[in-house]
Amino acid sequence: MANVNDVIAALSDPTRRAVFERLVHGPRSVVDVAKGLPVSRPAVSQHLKVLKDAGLVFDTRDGARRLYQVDPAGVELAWRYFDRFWNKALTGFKEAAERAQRAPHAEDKS
Amino acid sequence: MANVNDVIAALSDPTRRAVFERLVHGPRSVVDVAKGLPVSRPAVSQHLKVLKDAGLVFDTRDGARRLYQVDPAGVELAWRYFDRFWNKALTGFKEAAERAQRAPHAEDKS
DNA sequence: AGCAATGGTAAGTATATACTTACGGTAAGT
DNA sequence: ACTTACCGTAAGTATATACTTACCATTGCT
Repeated sequence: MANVNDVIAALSDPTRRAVFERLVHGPRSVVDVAKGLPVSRPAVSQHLKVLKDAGLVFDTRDGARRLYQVDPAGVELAWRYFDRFWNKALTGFKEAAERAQRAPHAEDKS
Repeated sequence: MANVNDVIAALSDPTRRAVFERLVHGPRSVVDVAKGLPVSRPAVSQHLKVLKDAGLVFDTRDGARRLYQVDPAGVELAWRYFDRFWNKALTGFKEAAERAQRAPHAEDKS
């Protein structure tokens, strides 16, 4: 479980990505994350569940609180995808440019 | 226009990412992309519009056909986001680990 | 035991969106 | 001019989902 599909889908929602980005600098509690966000605490809990299922965060117990933090492995998954895709896209882009120069059929963007 | 938000949101749908990935190796027409996908051609057109608005693809005219191809700049945008985030997450991760070692309060994952 | 803080979850709702069919418009070939 | 291929868009629908409030369980403190 926790493939690239889930990672990208999890980060597609702006609110959920805001939740995620609030964990960059280290572990934070749910109420702490919810403070400053325009949604309720349960909403944050639900977002954290999605992020957790996607492998982007994990949680530890700290007394009555529960601390969430970023799982670098999940981020690395997405990074790898775009890294690989970026190289492949660049190759396809250059080859297409060379083909177009040898046989200029296609017209301008429109 | 065309920020990271739009890029990630555009690639969050599995079908739309399949459309996108079919353009990696160079320009292809709409009907060509639609072939082999389990959705109709208009659906592909709509997906391509979203991808275009996100800055992930652009199109050129080739007679009656319209060739779509990947815009490497859009991919680079997402790559940069995850690259930057990955480094920040790693830093926060290590700092949290060091804090936990100095003062072991938090318990196991659960 | 009583109380306050934390947070997960259920239920319900409203909006977003991915898909379909139908239609129109343009370009190339006969 | 007619036909064919290509493709964008409008309209409608069904599903997904992000959010709310309400409720309950757990933990720590006095």
